[in-house]
Amino acid sequence: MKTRGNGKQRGEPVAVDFGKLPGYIGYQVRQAQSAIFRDISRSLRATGVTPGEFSLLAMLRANPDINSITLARIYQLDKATLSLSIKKLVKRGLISSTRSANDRRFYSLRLTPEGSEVLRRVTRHIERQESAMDAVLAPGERAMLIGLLTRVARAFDR
Amino acid sequence: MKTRGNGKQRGEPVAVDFGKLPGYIGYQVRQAQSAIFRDISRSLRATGVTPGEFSLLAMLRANPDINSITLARIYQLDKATLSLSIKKLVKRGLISSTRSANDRRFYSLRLTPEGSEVLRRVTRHIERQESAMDAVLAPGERAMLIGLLTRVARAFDR
DNA sequence: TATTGTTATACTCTATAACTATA
DNA sequence: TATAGTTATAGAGTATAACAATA
Repeated sequence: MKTRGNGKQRGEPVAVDFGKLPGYIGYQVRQAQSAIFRDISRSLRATGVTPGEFSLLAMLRANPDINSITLARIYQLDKATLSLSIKKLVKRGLISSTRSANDRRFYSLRLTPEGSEVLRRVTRHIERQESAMDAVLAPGERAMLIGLLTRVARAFDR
Repeated sequence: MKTRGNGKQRGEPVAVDFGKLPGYIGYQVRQAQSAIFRDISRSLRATGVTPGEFSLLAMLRANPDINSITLARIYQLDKATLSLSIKKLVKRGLISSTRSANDRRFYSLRLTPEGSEVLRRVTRHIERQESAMDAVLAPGERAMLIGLLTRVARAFDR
Protein backbone atom coordinates (compact mmCIF):
# COMPACT_ATOMS: atom_id res chain seq x y z
CA MET A 1 0.00 0.00 0.00
CA LYS A 2 2.72 2.40 0.97
CA THR A 3 5.54 2.71 -1.51
CA ARG A 4 8.16 5.08 -0.29
CA GLY A 5 11.78 4.97 0.59
CA ASN A 6 12.43 3.01 -2.59
CA GLY A 7 13.86 5.89 -4.50
CA LYS A 8 10.81 6.07 -6.75
CA GLN A 9 9.55 9.53 -5.86
CA ARG A 10 9.75 11.83 -8.85
CA GLY A 11 7.14 14.37 -7.85
CA GLU A 12 4.45 11.94 -8.92
CA PRO A 13 1.74 11.28 -6.38
CA VAL A 14 3.05 9.09 -3.61
CA ALA A 15 0.86 6.54 -1.88
CA VAL A 16 0.64 7.81 1.64
CA ASP A 17 -1.55 6.75 4.52
CA PHE A 18 -3.02 9.74 6.33
CA GLY A 19 -4.24 7.61 9.21
CA LYS A 20 -6.94 9.26 11.29
CA LEU A 21 -5.95 12.80 10.35
CA PRO A 22 -8.55 13.31 7.59
CA GLY A 23 -11.31 12.57 10.08
CA TYR A 24 -10.29 15.41 12.37
CA ILE A 25 -12.02 18.74 11.89
CA GLY A 26 -8.98 20.51 13.33
CA TYR A 27 -6.77 18.97 10.68
CA GLN A 28 -9.12 19.74 7.81
CA VAL A 29 -9.67 23.33 8.88
CA ARG A 30 -5.91 23.80 9.04
CA GLN A 31 -5.38 22.30 5.59
CA ALA A 32 -8.14 24.42 4.09
CA GLN A 33 -6.81 27.53 5.76
CA SER A 34 -3.31 26.86 4.39
CA ALA A 35 -4.58 26.32 0.86
CA ILE A 36 -6.76 29.43 0.93
CA PHE A 37 -3.99 31.51 2.48
CA ARG A 38 -1.36 30.43 -0.03
CA ASP A 39 -3.71 31.23 -2.90
CA ILE A 40 -4.78 34.64 -1.69
CA SER A 41 -1.27 35.64 -0.67
CA ARG A 42 -0.20 35.14 -4.26
CA SER A 43 -3.07 37.31 -5.51
CA LEU A 44 -2.49 40.05 -2.98
CA ARG A 45 1.30 40.21 -3.28
CA ALA A 46 1.14 43.16 -5.66
CA THR A 47 -1.12 45.13 -3.32
CA GLY A 48 1.29 44.77 -0.39
CA VAL A 49 -1.66 43.93 1.85
CA THR A 50 -1.87 40.67 3.80
CA PRO A 51 -5.13 38.78 4.47
CA GLY A 52 -5.03 39.97 8.08
CA GLU A 53 -4.60 43.56 6.96
CA PHE A 54 -7.53 43.19 4.57
CA SER A 55 -9.66 42.14 7.49
CA LEU A 56 -8.52 45.14 9.50
CA LEU A 57 -9.18 47.57 6.65
CA ALA A 58 -12.64 46.06 6.13
CA MET A 59 -13.43 46.48 9.83
CA LEU A 60 -12.34 50.12 9.67
CA ARG A 61 -14.57 50.79 6.69
CA ALA A 62 -17.55 49.30 8.51
CA ASN A 63 -16.66 50.89 11.86
CA PRO A 64 -15.02 54.27 11.44
CA ASP A 65 -13.48 55.60 14.68
CA ILE A 66 -13.12 52.16 16.18
CA ASN A 67 -10.13 51.90 18.52
CA SER A 68 -7.39 49.32 18.77
CA ILE A 69 -8.55 47.71 22.01
CA THR A 70 -11.87 46.85 20.41
CA LEU A 71 -10.10 45.33 17.43
CA ALA A 72 -7.82 43.38 19.74
CA ARG A 73 -10.85 41.94 21.55
CA ILE A 74 -12.54 40.96 18.32
CA TYR A 75 -9.53 39.16 16.94
CA GLN A 76 -8.29 37.95 20.31
CA LEU A 77 -4.89 39.42 19.70
CA ASP A 78 -2.75 41.22 22.21
CA LYS A 79 -3.01 45.00 22.09
CA ALA A 80 0.72 45.14 21.38
CA THR A 81 0.22 42.99 18.29
CA LEU A 82 -2.54 45.26 16.99
CA SER A 83 -0.41 48.30 17.78
CA LEU A 84 2.28 47.06 15.38
CA SER A 85 -0.19 46.25 12.59
CA ILE A 86 -1.78 49.67 12.93
CA LYS A 87 1.56 51.45 12.97
CA LYS A 88 2.47 49.76 9.70
CA LEU A 89 -0.83 50.72 8.04
CA VAL A 90 -0.54 54.30 9.27
CA LYS A 91 3.01 54.53 7.92
CA ARG A 92 1.76 53.24 4.55
CA GLY A 93 -0.89 55.95 4.60
CA LEU A 94 -3.84 53.55 4.48
CA ILE A 95 -5.34 54.52 7.84
CA SER A 96 -5.32 57.53 10.13
CA SER A 97 -5.03 57.46 13.89
CA THR A 98 -6.23 60.57 15.68
CA ARG A 99 -6.54 61.12 19.37
CA SER A 100 -10.13 61.24 20.56
CA ALA A 101 -11.28 64.57 22.03
CA ASN A 102 -13.64 63.11 24.66
CA ASP A 103 -11.26 60.55 26.09
CA ARG A 104 -7.70 61.29 25.16
CA ARG A 105 -6.55 57.74 25.90
CA PHE A 106 -8.26 56.59 22.70
CA TYR A 107 -7.10 56.92 19.14
CA SER A 108 -9.83 56.91 16.50
CA LEU A 109 -8.88 54.80 13.52
CA ARG A 110 -10.15 55.53 10.02
CA LEU A 111 -9.43 54.57 6.45
CA THR A 112 -7.70 57.29 4.45
CA PRO A 113 -8.89 57.88 0.89
CA GLU A 114 -5.91 55.82 -0.26
CA GLY A 115 -6.83 53.10 2.22
CA SER A 116 -10.35 53.01 0.78
CA GLU A 117 -8.95 52.67 -2.70
CA VAL A 118 -6.58 49.87 -1.71
CA LEU A 119 -9.40 48.12 0.12
CA ARG A 120 -11.54 48.24 -3.01
CA ARG A 121 -8.75 46.70 -5.05
CA VAL A 122 -8.03 44.00 -2.46
CA THR A 123 -11.73 43.22 -2.14
CA ARG A 124 -11.86 42.42 -5.84
CA HIS A 125 -9.14 39.78 -5.36
CA ILE A 126 -10.87 38.38 -2.29
CA GLU A 127 -14.18 38.09 -4.09
CA ARG A 128 -12.55 36.46 -7.08
CA GLN A 129 -11.17 33.82 -4.72
CA GLU A 130 -14.58 33.37 -3.12
CA SER A 131 -16.05 32.80 -6.59
CA ALA A 132 -13.43 30.13 -7.22
CA MET A 133 -14.68 28.36 -4.11
CA ASP A 134 -18.28 28.66 -5.25
CA ALA A 135 -17.26 26.84 -8.40
CA VAL A 136 -16.70 23.68 -6.37
CA LEU A 137 -19.78 24.13 -4.16
CA ALA A 138 -23.40 23.33 -4.92
CA PRO A 139 -26.11 25.93 -4.23
CA GLY A 140 -26.62 26.25 -0.50
CA GLU A 141 -23.31 24.69 0.41
CA ARG A 142 -21.56 28.02 0.99
CA ALA A 143 -24.15 28.99 3.60
CA MET A 144 -23.93 25.54 5.13
CA LEU A 145 -20.14 25.65 5.38
CA ILE A 146 -20.18 29.13 6.89
CA GLY A 147 -22.79 28.10 9.43
CA LEU A 148 -20.85 25.03 10.47
CA LEU A 149 -17.58 26.95 10.80
CA THR A 150 -19.24 29.66 12.86
CA ARG A 151 -20.66 27.10 15.27
CA VAL A 152 -17.36 25.29 15.61
CA ALA A 153 -15.48 28.54 16.28
CA ARG A 154 -18.05 29.58 18.85
CA ALA A 155 -17.61 26.26 20.66
CA PHE A 156 -14.24 27.62 21.76
CA ASP A 157 -15.14 31.25 22.36
CA ARG A 158 -15.08 31.87 26.06
CA MET B 1 5.55 27.18 22.61
CA LYS B 2 3.98 30.54 22.02
CA THR B 3 0.25 30.53 21.61
CA ARG B 4 -1.95 33.05 19.94
CA GLY B 5 -4.47 34.91 22.01
CA ASN B 6 -4.54 34.50 25.72
CA GLY B 7 -7.82 36.15 26.45
CA LYS B 8 -6.28 39.20 28.05
CA GLN B 9 -8.22 41.53 25.81
CA ARG B 10 -11.52 39.84 26.39
CA GLY B 11 -14.19 42.16 27.58
CA GLU B 12 -17.86 42.75 27.25
CA PRO B 13 -19.30 42.30 23.79
CA VAL B 14 -18.97 45.46 21.73
CA ALA B 15 -21.45 46.40 19.04
CA VAL B 16 -19.43 46.09 15.88
CA ASP B 17 -20.37 45.81 12.22
CA PHE B 18 -18.48 43.01 10.51
CA GLY B 19 -19.54 44.18 7.07
CA LYS B 20 -19.18 41.53 4.40
CA LEU B 21 -16.51 39.57 6.25
CA PRO B 22 -18.82 36.92 7.77
CA GLY B 23 -19.98 35.95 4.29
CA TYR B 24 -16.49 35.08 3.14
CA ILE B 25 -15.41 31.46 3.45
CA GLY B 26 -11.79 32.59 3.70
CA TYR B 27 -12.60 34.74 6.70
CA GLN B 28 -14.63 32.08 8.46
CA VAL B 29 -12.05 29.37 7.91
CA ARG B 30 -9.42 31.67 9.36
CA GLN B 31 -11.54 32.49 12.41
CA ALA B 32 -12.31 28.83 13.02
CA GLN B 33 -8.68 27.87 12.61
CA SER B 34 -7.62 30.52 15.13
CA ALA B 35 -10.17 29.39 17.69
CA ILE B 36 -9.29 25.71 17.30
CA PHE B 37 -5.56 26.46 17.38
CA ARG B 38 -5.77 28.59 20.51
CA ASP B 39 -7.77 25.91 22.28
CA ILE B 40 -5.55 22.99 21.36
CA SER B 41 -2.36 24.92 22.04
CA ARG B 42 -3.51 25.36 25.60
CA SER B 43 -4.19 21.62 25.95
CA LEU B 44 -0.92 20.60 24.36
CA ARG B 45 1.31 23.07 26.19
CA ALA B 46 2.34 20.46 28.75
CA THR B 47 3.31 17.96 26.05
CA GLY B 48 5.64 20.42 24.29
CA VAL B 49 4.19 19.33 20.96
CA THR B 50 2.58 21.79 18.55
CA PRO B 51 -0.40 20.96 16.35
CA GLY B 52 1.90 20.81 13.33
CA GLU B 53 4.22 18.43 15.14
CA PHE B 54 1.26 16.23 16.06
CA SER B 55 0.41 15.98 12.40
CA LEU B 56 3.99 15.02 11.57
CA LEU B 57 4.14 12.37 14.29
CA ALA B 58 0.83 10.92 13.12
CA MET B 59 2.11 10.72 9.55
CA LEU B 60 5.21 8.91 10.76
CA ARG B 61 3.18 6.40 12.67
CA ALA B 62 1.06 5.65 9.60
CA ASN B 63 4.04 5.74 7.21
CA PRO B 64 7.21 4.44 8.81
CA ASP B 65 10.33 5.16 6.72
CA ILE B 66 8.74 8.08 4.93
CA ASN B 67 11.29 10.74 3.96
CA SER B 68 11.24 14.48 4.39
CA ILE B 69 10.73 15.37 0.73
CA THR B 70 7.50 13.38 0.68
CA LEU B 71 6.31 15.16 3.81
CA ALA B 72 7.26 18.50 2.29
CA ARG B 73 5.16 17.72 -0.80
CA ILE B 74 2.19 16.65 1.26
CA TYR B 75 2.19 19.76 3.40
CA GLN B 76 3.43 22.07 0.65
CA LEU B 77 6.25 23.30 2.82
CA ASP B 78 9.78 23.96 1.71
CA LYS B 79 12.20 21.12 2.39
CA ALA B 80 14.23 23.52 4.55
CA THR B 81 11.19 24.12 6.73
CA LEU B 82 10.61 20.40 7.21
CA SER B 83 14.30 19.90 7.88
CA LEU B 84 14.09 22.22 10.88
CA SER B 85 10.96 20.58 12.28
CA ILE B 86 12.53 17.16 11.93
CA LYS B 87 15.76 18.25 13.53
CA LYS B 88 13.83 19.49 16.54
CA LEU B 89 11.87 16.24 16.90
CA VAL B 90 15.03 14.16 16.52
CA LYS B 91 16.76 16.24 19.18
CA ARG B 92 13.80 15.69 21.48
CA GLY B 93 14.11 11.95 20.88
CA LEU B 94 10.64 11.57 19.39
CA ILE B 95 11.75 10.42 15.94
CA SER B 96 14.76 8.74 14.38
CA SER B 97 16.37 9.62 11.10
CA THR B 98 18.55 6.93 9.52
CA ARG B 99 20.20 6.98 6.17
CA SER B 100 18.60 4.61 3.68
CA ALA B 101 20.84 1.76 2.48
CA ASN B 102 19.43 1.60 -1.09
CA ASP B 103 19.69 5.27 -1.85
CA ARG B 104 21.95 7.06 0.54
CA ARG B 105 20.48 10.47 -0.29
CA PHE B 106 17.36 9.54 1.71
CA TYR B 107 16.85 9.48 5.43
CA SER B 108 14.15 7.14 6.72
CA LEU B 109 12.08 8.73 9.45
CA ARG B 110 10.43 6.74 12.22
CA LEU B 111 8.79 7.29 15.56
CA THR B 112 10.91 6.27 18.52
CA PRO B 113 9.18 4.41 21.36
CA GLU B 114 9.08 7.71 23.23
CA GLY B 115 7.63 9.39 20.15
CA SER B 116 4.89 6.76 20.04
CA GLU B 117 4.10 7.35 23.67
CA VAL B 118 3.97 11.13 23.25
CA LEU B 119 1.80 10.70 20.16
CA ARG B 120 -0.65 8.60 22.14
CA ARG B 121 -0.85 11.24 24.85
CA VAL B 122 -1.28 14.07 22.34
CA THR B 123 -3.91 12.09 20.43
CA ARG B 124 -6.01 11.91 23.57
CA HIS B 125 -6.02 15.73 23.77
CA ILE B 126 -6.82 16.04 20.07
CA GLU B 127 -9.72 13.63 20.32
CA ARG B 128 -11.07 15.38 23.38
CA GLN B 129 -11.14 18.59 21.35
CA GLU B 130 -12.85 16.82 18.46
CA SER B 131 -15.51 15.58 20.88
CA ALA B 132 -16.05 19.15 22.05
CA MET B 133 -16.78 20.06 18.45
CA ASP B 134 -19.19 17.16 18.06
CA ALA B 135 -21.10 18.58 20.98
CA VAL B 136 -22.14 21.55 18.82
CA LEU B 137 -22.80 19.48 15.69
CA ALA B 138 -25.82 17.40 14.76
CA PRO B 139 -25.35 13.84 13.50
CA GLY B 140 -23.91 13.91 9.99
CA GLU B 141 -22.66 17.45 10.25
CA ARG B 142 -19.07 16.44 11.02
CA ALA B 143 -18.90 14.44 7.80
CA MET B 144 -20.53 17.26 5.89
CA LEU B 145 -18.08 19.86 7.23
CA ILE B 146 -15.09 17.67 6.47
CA GLY B 147 -16.34 17.01 2.96
CA LEU B 148 -16.88 20.70 2.26
CA LEU B 149 -13.47 21.68 3.63
CA THR B 150 -11.75 19.00 1.58
CA ARG B 151 -13.39 20.19 -1.61
CA VAL B 152 -12.55 23.82 -0.90
CA ALA B 153 -8.91 22.98 -0.17
CA ARG B 154 -8.65 20.93 -3.34
CA ALA B 155 -9.99 23.84 -5.36
CA PHE B 156 -6.60 25.49 -4.76
CA ASP B 157 -4.32 22.48 -5.07
CA ARG B 158 -2.61 23.25 -8.30
C1' DT C 1 -5.96 52.46 40.26
C1' DA C 2 -7.56 51.26 35.70
C1' DT C 3 -7.38 51.76 30.71
C1' DT C 4 -5.29 52.78 26.12
C1' DG C 5 -1.49 52.61 23.67
C1' DT C 6 3.84 52.00 22.53
C1' DT C 7 8.30 49.92 22.64
C1' DA C 8 11.76 46.32 23.44
C1' DT C 9 12.47 41.72 23.17
C1' DA C 10 11.88 37.04 21.99
C1' DC C 11 9.82 32.90 19.91
C1' DT C 12 7.56 30.27 16.07
C1' DC C 13 6.85 29.42 11.44
C1' DT C 14 8.00 30.08 7.06
C1' DA C 15 10.80 30.92 2.63
C1' DT C 16 15.09 31.74 -0.20
C1' DA C 17 19.68 30.89 -1.23
C1' DA C 18 23.86 28.60 -0.91
C1' DC C 19 25.83 24.64 0.38
C1' DT C 20 27.08 19.15 0.85
C1' DA C 21 26.40 14.45 -0.32
C1' DT C 22 24.68 11.11 -3.29
C1' DA C 23 22.87 9.27 -7.60
C1' DT D 1 22.68 17.12 -13.96
C1' DA D 2 19.25 15.98 -10.65
C1' DT D 3 17.68 14.89 -6.03
C1' DA D 4 17.75 14.79 -0.77
C1' DG D 5 18.98 17.19 2.92
C1' DT D 6 21.31 21.11 5.95
C1' DT D 7 22.49 25.65 7.36
C1' DA D 8 22.38 30.72 7.39
C1' DT D 9 19.53 34.36 7.10
C1' DA D 10 15.46 37.05 6.90
C1' DG D 11 10.61 38.36 7.39
C1' DA D 12 5.87 37.87 9.19
C1' DG D 13 3.12 37.19 13.09
C1' DT D 14 2.63 36.60 17.65
C1' DA D 15 3.18 37.24 22.98
C1' DT D 16 5.15 39.19 27.41
C1' DA D 17 6.86 42.81 30.06
C1' DA D 18 7.83 47.39 31.09
C1' DC D 19 6.60 51.74 30.16
C1' DA D 20 3.90 56.56 29.27
C1' DA D 21 -0.27 59.10 29.02
C1' DT D 22 -4.82 59.76 30.42
C1' DA D 23 -8.93 58.94 33.16
